[in-house]
Amino acid sequence: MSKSLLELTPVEAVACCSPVTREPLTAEAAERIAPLVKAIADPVRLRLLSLVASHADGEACVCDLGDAFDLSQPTISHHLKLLHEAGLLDRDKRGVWVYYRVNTAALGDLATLLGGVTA
Amino acid sequence: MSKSLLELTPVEAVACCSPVTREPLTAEAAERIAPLVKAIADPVRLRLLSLVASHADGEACVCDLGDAFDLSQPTISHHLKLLHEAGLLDRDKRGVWVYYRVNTAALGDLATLLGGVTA
DNA sequence: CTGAGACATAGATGAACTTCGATGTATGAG
DNA sequence: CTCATACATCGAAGTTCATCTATGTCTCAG
Repeated sequence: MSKSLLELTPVEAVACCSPVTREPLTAEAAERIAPLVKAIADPVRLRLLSLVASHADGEACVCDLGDAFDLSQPTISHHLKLLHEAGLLDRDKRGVWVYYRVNTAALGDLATLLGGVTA
Repeated sequence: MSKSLLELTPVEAVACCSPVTREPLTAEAAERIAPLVKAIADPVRLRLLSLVASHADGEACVCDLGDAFDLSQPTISHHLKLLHEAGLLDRDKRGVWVYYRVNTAALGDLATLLGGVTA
């Protein structure tokens, strides 16, 4: 979190904003938030996120994830990259393996933003 | 809510499922949920949702919404249709005007699903 | 009935996205 | 050093998506 305000990640940008239902989103805010939502707007990425989150120790290596899908390894790698770039998954390379972990704060921010009702 | 289990709307399907972070989503669940997320994975639709939600009386007619965007009327109509089909906006035609209202339960379900952390 | 206004639908176009096979990179074993 | 393994990157192919213009439908006023 050593970034200036001008280089906020999507996740950080979301965290600062009011829930969608309270006041109109500015065009700029919507442009920052949409990519984050888009990152989870895919069945494969939803399952990847879910698999990582519910995995033992809260992390999973790519080798564990690929088996659940009928997709090629590069495709899984691609989806993991998108989730990582959105700030929803953290990467940790240990030896030959790469472990992914859910950024729970990011998911929470997103949920809060959408659920102005329940917040 | 007079539908059988086999003709659930996306919104109803979401409402029945566990948060993403608790247990792995099945492929089928992910396929049902993703379209709902995709419906709000666009800056224009995020703003539309936000505009309707924060409008006086909780509803807004199309004529109120179009002015906020630099887009053609059919494009706005298209986005409203997607949000309506996803179950996030309710329609009500009164005379010549069509009023949209946010389905807060649907938004809440979505937020709950994503925010397994905060739920 | 006729015309105008509000909104939806239809078809077309260009951009973005998902997926793949092929290839590249890095780590560790022998 | 050499090779196998784990994962990422790189185009390419097919599909989906956002947007537009043109047109259709519905409602009300006159």
